[in-house]
Amino acid sequence: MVKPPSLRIGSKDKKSKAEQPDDDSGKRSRGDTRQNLLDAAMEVMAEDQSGLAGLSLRSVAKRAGVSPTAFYRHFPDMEELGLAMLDDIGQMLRRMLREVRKVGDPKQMVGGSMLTFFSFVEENRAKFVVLGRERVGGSPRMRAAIRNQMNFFSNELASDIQLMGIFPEMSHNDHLRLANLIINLAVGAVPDILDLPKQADGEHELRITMEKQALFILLGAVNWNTQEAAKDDKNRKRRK
Amino acid sequence: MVKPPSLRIGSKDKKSKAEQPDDDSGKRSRGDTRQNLLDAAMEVMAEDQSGLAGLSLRSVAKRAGVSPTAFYRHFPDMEELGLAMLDDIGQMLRRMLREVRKVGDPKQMVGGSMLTFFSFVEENRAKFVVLGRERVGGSPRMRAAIRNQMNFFSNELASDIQLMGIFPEMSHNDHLRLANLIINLAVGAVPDILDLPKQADGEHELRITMEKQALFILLGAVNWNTQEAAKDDKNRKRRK
DNA sequence: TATACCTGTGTACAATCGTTAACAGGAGAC
DNA sequence: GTCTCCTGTTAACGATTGTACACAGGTATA
Repeated sequence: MVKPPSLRIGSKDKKSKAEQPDDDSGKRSRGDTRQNLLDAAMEVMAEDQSGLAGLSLRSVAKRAGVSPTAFYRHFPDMEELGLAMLDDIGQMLRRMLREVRKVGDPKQMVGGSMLTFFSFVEENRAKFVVLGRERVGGSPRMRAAIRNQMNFFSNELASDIQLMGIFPEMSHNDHLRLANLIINLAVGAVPDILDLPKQADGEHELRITMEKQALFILLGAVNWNTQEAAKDDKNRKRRK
Repeated sequence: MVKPPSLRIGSKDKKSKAEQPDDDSGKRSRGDTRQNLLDAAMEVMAEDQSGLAGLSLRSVAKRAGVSPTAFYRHFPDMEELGLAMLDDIGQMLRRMLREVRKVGDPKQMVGGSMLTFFSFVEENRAKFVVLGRERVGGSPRMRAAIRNQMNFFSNELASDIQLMGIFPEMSHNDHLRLANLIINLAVGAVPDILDLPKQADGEHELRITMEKQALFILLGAVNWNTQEAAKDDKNRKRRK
């Protein structure tokens, strides 16, 4: 019988890749296939359950509608393609950050940010799969790169919160920890969002839970100085 | 040159597996090799960056010191082995839970639980790699099984907290959400713990951060009813 | 003892893998 | 025009993959 071991690649070559007629129009191929390879890699990773390491060069090339050897014209390695994927993902994340920042009103901040976050995850599920998967167990360079992205994110969020002056008596480090905690809440929810049962109202429940959990955190931040300053100091002293 | 594509399997066959000369010494193998296969799979997964899907049957067999075809005597499939691995992991988690529960004193609860959690992650890093990796992007059955484990954990923790009666006016659902948030804090930290720079004091910093983040959450829970009940209701109404 | 079963082995095959080599055509520089 | 990159192709290699098949030895049951 000999089952084709796992990959199940074929059936949609160069499908929706060849549009975008304007843009810079530099050299002949304008990095067309390079981007195609990146997209193909993300698609294959998202629908197979492989992860970057289990990703076959040939399957990516085939999905991109290109011969296997053409791969080497653009990347020396699969890992290098992975790092390039992370750049793509980073752009997406910064776009998301920009979107979230538009929500100026503190009243709707929690709910608003949550909404854009949900839609970003659902619109970029392949990228989030890659992100979540390589964060644990990927190659060391990959993990470091992802950690960088997340730190960048935490810093931005911490600065935002601090500039808003909602928790004026909280130290910068504690602002960082608060931001990190919120980010954690978000990335922790990613697997749940990705697996959301289609068209059931699981999304509604999940969103309520996340909003409430955000409130837990923010409520803790509000009461941080008034009750926790002392305990915080005590902890610090006891520990050092 | 033809580099051996990625796996780098060889060089340590039946290394530390064939000891344990006493024990019961029952039948010929008594499920010995089954467990060997499980352990081998976890080792290979942890040190390669492959994930279950990229895990080769032959490499696992070789690592277990057994012929490739012997694999089929114990598992029909790689996925089935993955699910069996999850059982192992589940046992480990329940052991951890039991350990955490021993910390009866609420004062030291946060720090104490954190300590046992850290040591469990460091002593079972292979299992946590598997867990973190398959939670996103693994096969659907795998993901579902992991979600089950985590739900079980959340429920136990929620019951514990509720029985302690620290937040008497909080609903059961909110207890669940609180527990889930705490679990999230823990699993979110796993990648950081796994990548901790050896013998630098990164662990110290990380632990302080986690303790403070736990305090954020608990402090929010303490002030839940007094300030958030109204806002909670408002949210509920607005949303429905 | 004989019979079945369980669990391991070795061999073999087709598929797929990464990678090398030689080649083709189009773009821009001279 | 020619020359030279750049980017793609096809053909081929050796290695490794999952899996099927036949077989061997130990254990338990009759």
